[in-house]
Amino acid sequence: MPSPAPRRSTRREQILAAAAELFAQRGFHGVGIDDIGSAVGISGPGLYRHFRSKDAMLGEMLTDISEKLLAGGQQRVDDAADAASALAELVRWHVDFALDNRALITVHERNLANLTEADQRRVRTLQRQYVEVWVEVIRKAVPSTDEPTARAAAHGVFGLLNSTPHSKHLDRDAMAVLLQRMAMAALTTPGSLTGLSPTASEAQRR
Amino acid sequence: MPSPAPRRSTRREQILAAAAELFAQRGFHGVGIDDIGSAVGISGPGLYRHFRSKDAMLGEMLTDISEKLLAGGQQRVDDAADAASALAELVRWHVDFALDNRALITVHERNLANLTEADQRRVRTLQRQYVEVWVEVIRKAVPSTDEPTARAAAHGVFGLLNSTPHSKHLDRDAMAVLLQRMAMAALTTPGSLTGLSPTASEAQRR
DNA sequence: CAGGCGTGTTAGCGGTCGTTAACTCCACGC
DNA sequence: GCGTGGAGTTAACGACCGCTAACACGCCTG
Repeated sequence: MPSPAPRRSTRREQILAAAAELFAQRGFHGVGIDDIGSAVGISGPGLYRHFRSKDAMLGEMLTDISEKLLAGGQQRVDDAADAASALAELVRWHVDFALDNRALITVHERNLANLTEADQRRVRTLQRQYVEVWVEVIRKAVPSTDEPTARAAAHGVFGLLNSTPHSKHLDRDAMAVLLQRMAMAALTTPGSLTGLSPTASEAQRR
Repeated sequence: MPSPAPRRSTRREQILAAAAELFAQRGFHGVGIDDIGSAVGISGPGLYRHFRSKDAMLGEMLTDISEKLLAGGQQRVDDAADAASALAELVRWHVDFALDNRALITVHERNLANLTEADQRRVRTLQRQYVEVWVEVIRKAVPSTDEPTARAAAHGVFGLLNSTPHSKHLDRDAMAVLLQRMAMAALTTPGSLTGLSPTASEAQRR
Protein backbone atom coordinates (compact mmCIF):
# COMPACT_ATOMS: atom_id res chain seq x y z
CA MET A 1 0.00 0.00 0.00
CA PRO A 2 1.88 3.02 -1.26
CA SER A 3 -0.55 5.56 0.12
CA PRO A 4 -2.25 4.43 3.32
CA ALA A 5 -4.52 7.45 3.33
CA PRO A 6 -5.16 7.85 -0.42
CA ARG A 7 -5.74 11.60 -0.40
CA ARG A 8 -8.56 11.62 2.13
CA SER A 9 -11.78 12.32 0.20
CA THR A 10 -10.69 14.98 -2.24
CA ARG A 11 -14.14 15.31 -3.71
CA ARG A 12 -15.78 17.00 -0.71
CA GLU A 13 -13.05 19.62 -0.56
CA GLN A 14 -13.30 20.19 -4.28
CA ILE A 15 -17.03 20.76 -3.98
CA LEU A 16 -16.62 23.08 -1.02
CA ALA A 17 -14.03 25.13 -2.90
CA ALA A 18 -16.33 25.54 -5.88
CA ALA A 19 -19.28 26.38 -3.66
CA ALA A 20 -17.21 28.94 -1.76
CA GLU A 21 -16.34 30.69 -4.99
CA LEU A 22 -19.99 30.88 -6.00
CA PHE A 23 -21.25 31.93 -2.57
CA ALA A 24 -18.64 34.67 -2.47
CA GLN A 25 -19.77 36.03 -5.81
CA ARG A 26 -23.54 35.79 -5.58
CA GLY A 27 -24.40 35.10 -1.94
CA PHE A 28 -25.73 31.89 -0.41
CA HIS A 29 -29.31 32.24 -1.61
CA GLY A 30 -28.17 33.47 -5.00
CA VAL A 31 -26.58 30.12 -5.81
CA GLY A 32 -28.58 27.05 -6.74
CA ILE A 33 -27.70 23.44 -6.10
CA ASP A 34 -27.42 22.96 -9.86
CA ASP A 35 -24.88 25.78 -10.12
CA ILE A 36 -22.62 24.11 -7.58
CA GLY A 37 -23.03 20.76 -9.22
CA SER A 38 -22.16 21.92 -12.71
CA ALA A 39 -19.15 23.79 -11.30
CA VAL A 40 -17.61 20.43 -10.40
CA GLY A 41 -18.79 18.56 -13.48
CA ILE A 42 -21.72 16.66 -11.99
CA SER A 43 -25.22 17.90 -12.14
CA GLY A 44 -27.62 18.90 -9.41
CA PRO A 45 -28.67 16.36 -6.87
CA GLY A 46 -25.49 14.32 -7.22
CA LEU A 47 -24.14 16.55 -4.47
CA TYR A 48 -26.35 14.82 -1.95
CA ARG A 49 -24.04 11.83 -2.09
CA HIS A 50 -21.46 14.05 -0.37
CA PHE A 51 -23.45 16.47 1.77
CA ARG A 52 -26.67 16.15 3.70
CA SER A 53 -27.98 19.52 2.58
CA LYS A 54 -27.02 22.86 1.09
CA ASP A 55 -26.92 24.35 4.59
CA ALA A 56 -24.50 21.61 5.61
CA MET A 57 -22.06 22.77 2.91
CA LEU A 58 -22.07 26.31 4.23
CA GLY A 59 -21.85 25.03 7.78
CA GLU A 60 -18.87 22.83 7.11
CA MET A 61 -16.94 25.39 5.18
CA LEU A 62 -17.51 28.13 7.75
CA THR A 63 -16.61 26.03 10.78
CA ASP A 64 -13.54 24.71 8.96
CA ILE A 65 -12.24 28.13 8.14
CA SER A 66 -13.00 29.48 11.61
CA GLU A 67 -11.11 26.61 13.22
CA LYS A 68 -8.10 27.01 10.98
CA LEU A 69 -8.01 30.74 11.54
CA LEU A 70 -8.10 30.35 15.32
CA ALA A 71 -5.62 27.47 15.49
CA GLY A 72 -3.10 29.18 13.23
CA GLY A 73 -3.37 32.47 15.07
CA GLN A 74 -3.03 30.88 18.47
CA GLN A 75 0.01 28.94 17.26
CA ARG A 76 1.79 32.04 15.97
CA VAL A 77 1.20 33.84 19.24
CA ASP A 78 2.43 30.92 21.33
CA ASP A 79 5.63 30.68 19.29
CA ALA A 80 6.44 34.37 19.52
CA ALA A 81 9.16 35.66 21.83
CA ASP A 82 7.56 38.91 22.93
CA ALA A 83 4.33 40.85 22.53
CA ALA A 84 5.58 43.02 19.69
CA SER A 85 6.64 40.10 17.54
CA ALA A 86 3.45 38.25 18.48
CA LEU A 87 1.43 41.08 16.97
CA ALA A 88 3.56 41.16 13.84
CA GLU A 89 3.22 37.41 13.43
CA LEU A 90 -0.52 37.54 13.98
CA VAL A 91 -0.85 40.15 11.26
CA ARG A 92 1.32 38.15 8.90
CA TRP A 93 -0.72 35.02 9.57
CA HIS A 94 -4.00 36.73 8.83
CA VAL A 95 -2.62 38.42 5.71
CA ASP A 96 -1.37 35.14 4.29
CA PHE A 97 -4.59 33.38 5.14
CA ALA A 98 -6.74 36.06 3.53
CA LEU A 99 -4.60 36.16 0.40
CA ASP A 100 -4.64 32.38 0.00
CA ASN A 101 -8.35 31.93 0.75
CA ARG A 102 -10.05 34.92 -0.79
CA ALA A 103 -13.36 33.28 -1.51
CA LEU A 104 -13.60 31.67 1.91
CA ILE A 105 -12.77 34.90 3.71
CA THR A 106 -15.50 36.66 1.78
CA VAL A 107 -18.12 34.03 2.55
CA HIS A 108 -17.01 33.97 6.16
CA GLU A 109 -17.68 37.64 6.72
CA ARG A 110 -20.85 37.91 4.63
CA ASN A 111 -22.89 34.77 5.08
CA LEU A 112 -22.86 34.09 8.79
CA ALA A 113 -26.56 34.88 8.99
CA ASN A 114 -27.48 32.08 6.59
CA LEU A 115 -26.26 29.32 8.88
CA THR A 116 -28.30 26.92 10.95
CA GLU A 117 -28.69 28.16 14.49
CA ALA A 118 -26.45 25.37 15.75
CA ASP A 119 -23.71 26.09 13.21
CA GLN A 120 -24.09 29.77 13.87
CA ARG A 121 -23.38 29.31 17.57
CA ARG A 122 -20.34 27.19 16.82
CA VAL A 123 -18.88 29.65 14.31
CA ARG A 124 -19.60 32.66 16.48
CA THR A 125 -17.80 31.05 19.39
CA LEU A 126 -14.73 30.38 17.28
CA GLN A 127 -14.83 33.91 15.92
CA ARG A 128 -15.07 35.35 19.42
CA GLN A 129 -12.08 33.30 20.54
CA TYR A 130 -10.05 34.50 17.57
CA VAL A 131 -10.90 38.10 18.35
CA GLU A 132 -9.92 37.41 21.95
CA VAL A 133 -6.45 36.33 20.83
CA TRP A 134 -6.07 39.59 18.95
CA VAL A 135 -7.37 41.71 21.83
CA GLU A 136 -4.91 40.19 24.28
CA VAL A 137 -1.94 40.61 21.98
CA ILE A 138 -2.87 44.17 21.10
CA ARG A 139 -3.22 45.15 24.74
CA LYS A 140 0.18 43.68 25.54
CA ALA A 141 1.95 45.15 22.54
CA VAL A 142 0.28 48.56 22.75
CA PRO A 143 0.12 49.46 26.44
CA SER A 144 -2.69 51.55 27.92
CA THR A 145 -5.21 50.40 25.33
CA ASP A 146 -8.57 49.69 26.91
CA GLU A 147 -10.41 46.54 25.95
CA PRO A 148 -13.32 47.94 23.90
CA THR A 149 -10.89 49.98 21.85
CA ALA A 150 -8.67 46.95 21.25
CA ARG A 151 -11.72 44.99 20.15
CA ALA A 152 -12.86 47.69 17.76
CA ALA A 153 -9.33 48.06 16.43
CA ALA A 154 -9.14 44.31 15.80
CA HIS A 155 -12.35 44.38 13.80
CA GLY A 156 -11.04 47.33 11.83
CA VAL A 157 -7.84 45.52 10.97
CA PHE A 158 -9.85 42.51 9.86
CA GLY A 159 -11.71 44.77 7.49
CA LEU A 160 -8.46 46.14 6.15
CA LEU A 161 -6.83 42.74 5.68
CA ASN A 162 -9.96 41.12 4.25
CA SER A 163 -10.28 43.84 1.62
CA THR A 164 -7.95 41.81 -0.56
CA PRO A 165 -10.65 40.14 -2.67
CA HIS A 166 -11.72 43.52 -4.01
CA SER A 167 -8.43 44.56 -5.56
CA LYS A 168 -6.20 42.62 -7.88
CA HIS A 169 -3.98 45.47 -8.96
CA LEU A 170 -0.95 44.24 -7.06
CA ASP A 171 0.54 40.78 -7.18
CA ARG A 172 0.29 38.55 -4.15
CA ASP A 173 3.61 39.34 -2.51
CA ALA A 174 3.40 43.10 -2.96
CA MET A 175 -0.12 43.01 -1.58
CA ALA A 176 1.06 41.04 1.45
CA VAL A 177 3.78 43.55 2.24
CA LEU A 178 1.42 46.49 1.79
CA LEU A 179 -1.27 45.08 4.03
CA GLN A 180 1.27 44.08 6.66
CA ARG A 181 2.70 47.59 6.80
CA MET A 182 -0.67 49.35 6.82
CA ALA A 183 -2.02 47.13 9.58
CA MET A 184 1.07 47.52 11.76
CA ALA A 185 1.05 51.29 11.24
CA ALA A 186 -2.64 51.50 12.13
CA LEU A 187 -2.13 49.51 15.31
CA THR A 188 1.25 50.66 16.61
CA THR A 189 1.44 54.33 15.70
CA PRO A 190 1.65 56.08 19.09
CA GLY A 191 -1.66 57.56 20.18
CA SER A 192 -3.81 55.68 17.67
CA LEU A 193 -5.54 53.51 20.23
CA THR A 194 -5.36 55.63 23.36
CA GLY A 195 -7.55 58.24 25.01
CA LEU A 196 -10.85 56.68 23.95
CA SER A 197 -12.59 55.71 27.17
CA PRO A 198 -15.22 52.92 26.99
CA THR A 199 -18.28 55.06 27.53
CA ALA A 200 -16.67 58.38 26.61
CA SER A 201 -18.57 59.89 29.51
CA GLU A 202 -15.39 59.96 31.53
CA ALA A 203 -13.51 61.73 28.79
CA GLN A 204 -16.04 64.50 28.74
CA ARG A 205 -15.80 65.42 32.42
CA ARG A 206 -12.05 65.87 32.10
CA MET B 1 -49.46 76.77 0.70
CA PRO B 2 -47.34 76.40 3.78
CA SER B 3 -45.12 73.62 2.44
CA PRO B 4 -44.69 73.74 -1.32
CA ALA B 5 -42.72 70.51 -1.31
CA PRO B 6 -44.51 68.65 1.49
CA ARG B 7 -41.60 66.44 2.54
CA ARG B 8 -41.02 64.95 -0.88
CA SER B 9 -42.36 61.40 -0.77
CA THR B 10 -41.21 60.20 2.62
CA ARG B 11 -42.68 56.75 2.11
CA ARG B 12 -40.19 55.61 -0.53
CA GLU B 13 -37.26 56.55 1.65
CA GLN B 14 -38.83 54.84 4.63
CA ILE B 15 -39.24 51.66 2.64
CA LEU B 16 -35.70 51.83 1.30
CA ALA B 17 -34.33 52.28 4.81
CA ALA B 18 -36.19 49.25 6.09
CA ALA B 19 -35.17 47.19 3.07
CA ALA B 20 -31.54 48.20 3.52
CA GLU B 21 -31.59 46.98 7.10
CA LEU B 22 -32.97 43.62 6.05
CA PHE B 23 -30.67 43.22 3.03
CA ALA B 24 -27.69 43.99 5.25
CA GLN B 25 -28.68 41.32 7.73
CA ARG B 26 -29.78 38.48 5.47
CA GLY B 27 -28.67 39.34 1.96
CA PHE B 28 -30.79 40.35 -1.01
CA HIS B 29 -32.13 36.90 -1.83
CA GLY B 30 -32.64 36.09 1.83
CA VAL B 31 -35.31 38.76 2.19
CA GLY B 32 -38.81 38.36 0.82
CA ILE B 33 -41.14 41.06 -0.41
CA ASP B 34 -43.42 40.28 2.51
CA ASP B 35 -40.61 40.85 4.99
CA ILE B 36 -39.98 44.32 3.64
CA GLY B 37 -43.66 45.11 3.59
CA SER B 38 -44.32 44.09 7.16
CA ALA B 39 -41.24 46.04 8.26
CA VAL B 40 -43.03 49.24 7.24
CA GLY B 41 -46.49 48.20 8.41
CA ILE B 42 -48.04 47.25 5.09
CA SER B 43 -48.07 43.76 3.78
CA GLY B 44 -46.51 42.23 0.69
CA PRO B 45 -47.52 43.49 -2.71
CA GLY B 46 -48.45 46.92 -1.42
CA LEU B 47 -44.86 47.84 -2.10
CA TYR B 48 -45.54 47.76 -5.84
CA ARG B 49 -47.38 51.07 -5.47
CA HIS B 50 -43.96 52.60 -4.77
CA PHE B 51 -41.43 50.50 -6.68
CA ARG B 52 -41.55 48.72 -10.00
CA SER B 53 -39.80 45.62 -8.66
CA LYS B 54 -37.63 44.28 -5.89
CA ASP B 55 -34.56 44.77 -8.07
CA ALA B 56 -35.55 48.40 -8.52
CA MET B 57 -35.36 48.90 -4.75
CA LEU B 58 -31.82 47.58 -4.59
CA GLY B 59 -30.91 49.55 -7.68
CA GLU B 60 -32.21 52.82 -6.34
CA MET B 61 -30.62 52.49 -2.95
CA LEU B 62 -27.24 51.51 -4.35
CA THR B 63 -27.07 54.25 -6.95
CA ASP B 64 -28.24 56.79 -4.36
CA ILE B 65 -25.55 55.87 -1.89
CA SER B 66 -22.85 55.74 -4.55
CA GLU B 67 -23.79 59.20 -5.78
CA LYS B 68 -23.81 60.69 -2.31
CA LEU B 69 -20.48 59.11 -1.45
CA LEU B 70 -18.83 60.47 -4.59
CA ALA B 71 -20.38 63.93 -4.37
CA GLY B 72 -19.51 64.39 -0.70
CA GLY B 73 -15.97 63.14 -1.17
CA GLN B 74 -15.35 65.34 -4.19
CA GLN B 75 -16.71 68.33 -2.30
CA ARG B 76 -14.40 67.82 0.69
CA VAL B 77 -11.39 67.52 -1.57
CA ASP B 78 -12.30 70.65 -3.53
CA ASP B 79 -12.71 72.66 -0.34
CA ALA B 80 -9.38 71.57 1.15
CA ALA B 81 -6.39 73.89 1.21
CA ASP B 82 -3.63 71.36 0.59
CA ALA B 83 -3.16 67.67 -0.16
CA ALA B 84 -2.57 66.66 3.45
CA SER B 85 -5.77 68.25 4.70
CA ALA B 86 -7.65 66.90 1.68
CA LEU B 87 -6.71 63.38 2.72
CA ALA B 88 -7.72 64.02 6.33
CA GLU B 89 -11.05 65.46 5.21
CA LEU B 90 -11.67 62.57 2.86
CA VAL B 91 -11.10 60.11 5.67
CA ARG B 92 -13.37 62.06 7.99
CA TRP B 93 -16.08 62.19 5.35
CA HIS B 94 -16.01 58.46 4.77
CA VAL B 95 -15.92 57.70 8.49
CA ASP B 96 -18.95 59.85 9.18
CA PHE B 97 -20.80 58.42 6.23
CA ALA B 98 -20.10 54.84 7.25
CA LEU B 99 -21.09 55.46 10.86
CA ASP B 100 -24.34 57.17 9.90
CA ASN B 101 -25.33 54.67 7.20
CA ARG B 102 -24.21 51.31 8.53
CA ALA B 103 -26.82 49.24 6.78
CA LEU B 104 -26.40 50.97 3.44
CA ILE B 105 -22.62 50.62 3.55
CA THR B 106 -22.98 46.91 4.20
CA VAL B 107 -25.41 46.38 1.36
CA HIS B 108 -23.25 48.48 -0.91
CA GLU B 109 -20.19 46.31 -0.47
CA ARG B 110 -21.95 42.94 -0.41
CA ASN B 111 -24.80 43.01 -2.88
CA LEU B 112 -23.38 44.59 -6.00
CA ALA B 113 -23.65 41.29 -7.85
CA ASN B 114 -27.42 41.14 -7.37
CA LEU B 115 -28.08 44.24 -9.43
CA THR B 116 -29.51 44.47 -12.93
CA GLU B 117 -26.75 44.70 -15.49
CA ALA B 118 -27.70 48.30 -16.23
CA ASP B 119 -27.70 49.32 -12.57
CA GLN B 120 -24.49 47.42 -12.06
CA ARG B 121 -22.72 49.44 -14.72
CA ARG B 122 -23.97 52.68 -13.25
CA VAL B 123 -22.91 51.81 -9.70
CA ARG B 124 -19.54 50.47 -10.77
CA THR B 125 -18.82 53.67 -12.65
CA LEU B 126 -19.61 55.78 -9.60
CA GLN B 127 -17.50 53.52 -7.41
CA ARG B 128 -14.58 53.76 -9.80
CA GLN B 129 -14.81 57.54 -9.79
CA TYR B 130 -14.86 57.59 -6.00
CA VAL B 131 -11.77 55.41 -5.84
CA GLU B 132 -10.15 57.72 -8.37
CA VAL B 133 -10.67 60.68 -6.02
CA TRP B 134 -8.92 58.75 -3.28
CA VAL B 135 -6.07 57.62 -5.49
CA GLU B 136 -5.32 61.16 -6.63
CA VAL B 137 -5.38 62.57 -3.12
CA ILE B 138 -3.23 59.76 -1.74
CA ARG B 139 -0.62 60.21 -4.43
CA LYS B 140 -0.44 63.94 -3.75
CA ALA B 141 -0.36 63.63 0.02
CA VAL B 142 2.03 60.67 0.11
CA PRO B 143 4.66 61.33 -2.56
CA SER B 144 6.36 58.53 -4.47
CA THR B 145 3.37 56.22 -4.19
CA ASP B 146 2.71 54.40 -7.43
CA GLU B 147 -0.83 54.16 -8.72
CA PRO B 148 -1.59 50.46 -8.21
CA THR B 149 -0.37 50.72 -4.63
CA ALA B 150 -2.51 53.79 -3.99
CA ARG B 151 -5.50 51.95 -5.39
CA ALA B 152 -4.94 48.90 -3.22
CA ALA B 153 -4.36 51.12 -0.19
CA ALA B 154 -7.65 52.90 -0.84
CA HIS B 155 -9.53 49.62 -0.97
CA GLY B 156 -7.85 48.56 2.24
CA VAL B 157 -8.86 51.75 4.00
CA PHE B 158 -12.43 51.27 2.80
CA GLY B 159 -12.39 47.86 4.43
CA LEU B 160 -11.08 49.35 7.65
CA LEU B 161 -13.62 52.16 7.74
CA ASN B 162 -16.53 49.99 6.67
CA SER B 163 -15.84 47.52 9.47
CA THR B 164 -17.98 49.68 11.71
CA PRO B 165 -21.19 47.64 11.38
CA HIS B 166 -19.48 44.67 12.98
CA SER B 167 -18.54 46.24 16.29
CA LYS B 168 -20.73 48.22 18.62
CA HIS B 169 -18.38 48.25 21.60
CA LEU B 170 -17.53 51.92 21.30
CA ASP B 171 -19.97 54.78 21.04
CA ARG B 172 -20.22 56.68 17.78
CA ASP B 173 -17.80 59.51 18.52
CA ALA B 174 -15.10 57.33 20.02
CA MET B 175 -15.40 55.01 17.06
CA ALA B 176 -15.06 57.94 14.65
CA VAL B 177 -11.87 59.13 16.32
CA LEU B 178 -10.39 55.64 16.41
CA LEU B 179 -11.09 54.93 12.75
CA GLN B 180 -9.80 58.33 11.69
CA ARG B 181 -6.51 57.79 13.53
CA MET B 182 -6.02 54.24 12.31
CA ALA B 183 -6.70 55.16 8.70
CA MET B 184 -4.39 58.16 8.76
CA ALA B 185 -1.66 56.12 10.42
CA ALA B 186 -2.02 53.35 7.83
CA LEU B 187 -1.81 55.81 4.96
CA THR B 188 0.73 58.37 6.11
CA THR B 189 3.26 56.41 8.14
CA PRO B 190 6.50 56.85 6.18
CA GLY B 191 7.37 53.81 4.12
CA SER B 192 3.95 52.20 4.29
CA LEU B 193 3.07 52.72 0.66
CA THR B 194 6.49 52.88 -0.96
CA GLY B 195 8.84 50.37 -2.52
CA LEU B 196 6.15 48.15 -3.97
CA SER B 197 6.58 48.28 -7.72
CA PRO B 198 3.55 47.47 -9.89
CA THR B 199 4.71 44.12 -11.14
CA ALA B 200 7.24 43.49 -8.37
CA SER B 201 9.54 42.13 -11.06
CA GLU B 202 11.64 45.25 -10.82
CA ALA B 203 11.99 44.92 -7.07
CA GLN B 204 13.43 41.45 -7.43
CA ARG B 205 16.22 42.34 -9.81
CA ARG B 206 17.52 44.89 -7.37
C1' DC C 1 -18.98 -14.41 -11.08
C1' DA C 2 -21.89 -12.58 -7.56
C1' DG C 3 -22.84 -8.85 -4.77
C1' DG C 4 -22.12 -4.59 -2.43
C1' DC C 5 -20.97 0.08 -2.52
C1' DG C 6 -19.70 4.48 -4.03
C1' DT C 7 -21.11 7.70 -7.33
C1' DG C 8 -23.87 9.44 -10.61
C1' DT C 9 -28.34 10.13 -13.50
C1' DT C 10 -33.33 11.92 -14.51
C1' DA C 11 -38.19 12.74 -12.98
C1' DG C 12 -41.00 14.77 -9.92
C1' DC C 13 -42.99 16.71 -5.51
C1' DG C 14 -43.88 20.48 -2.27
C1' DG C 15 -43.00 24.84 -0.83
C1' DT C 16 -41.60 29.58 -1.51
C1' DC C 17 -41.18 33.77 -3.97
C1' DG C 18 -41.87 37.76 -7.13
C1' DT C 19 -45.41 39.67 -9.56
C1' DT C 20 -50.13 40.72 -11.33
C1' DA C 21 -55.20 41.21 -11.02
C1' DA C 22 -59.23 42.70 -9.06
C1' DC C 23 -61.19 45.03 -5.58
C1' DT C 24 -61.74 48.50 -1.45
C1' DC C 25 -61.23 52.72 0.99
C1' DC C 26 -60.35 57.37 1.96
C1' DA C 27 -59.03 62.26 1.01
C1' DC C 28 -59.66 66.04 -1.63
C1' DG C 29 -61.00 69.50 -5.56
C1' DC C 30 -64.92 71.17 -8.30
C1' DG D 1 -72.09 65.28 -3.30
C1' DC D 2 -69.45 63.26 -6.73
C1' DG D 3 -65.59 61.52 -9.10
C1' DT D 4 -60.70 60.85 -9.39
C1' DG D 5 -56.48 58.97 -7.87
C1' DG D 6 -53.25 57.44 -4.34
C1' DA D 7 -52.53 53.65 -1.14
C1' DG D 8 -53.54 49.32 0.51
C1' DT D 9 -55.86 44.58 0.65
C1' DT D 10 -56.37 39.41 -0.64
C1' DA D 11 -56.21 35.72 -4.19
C1' DA D 12 -53.86 33.48 -7.47
C1' DC D 13 -50.39 32.18 -11.03
C1' DG D 14 -46.10 30.71 -12.81
C1' DA D 15 -41.39 29.96 -12.06
C1' DC D 16 -37.80 28.31 -9.39
C1' DC D 17 -35.49 25.72 -5.88
C1' DG D 18 -34.08 22.28 -2.41
C1' DC D 19 -34.62 17.70 -1.85
C1' DT D 20 -36.15 12.69 -2.49
C1' DA D 21 -37.09 8.54 -5.22
C1' DA D 22 -35.98 5.28 -8.38
C1' DC D 23 -32.83 3.62 -11.26
C1' DA D 24 -27.91 2.79 -13.67
C1' DC D 25 -23.16 1.87 -13.92
C1' DG D 26 -18.32 0.41 -12.67
C1' DC D 27 -15.09 -1.16 -9.33
C1' DC D 28 -13.26 -3.86 -5.70
C1' DT D 29 -13.67 -8.13 -2.73
C1' DG D 30 -14.72 -12.97 -1.44
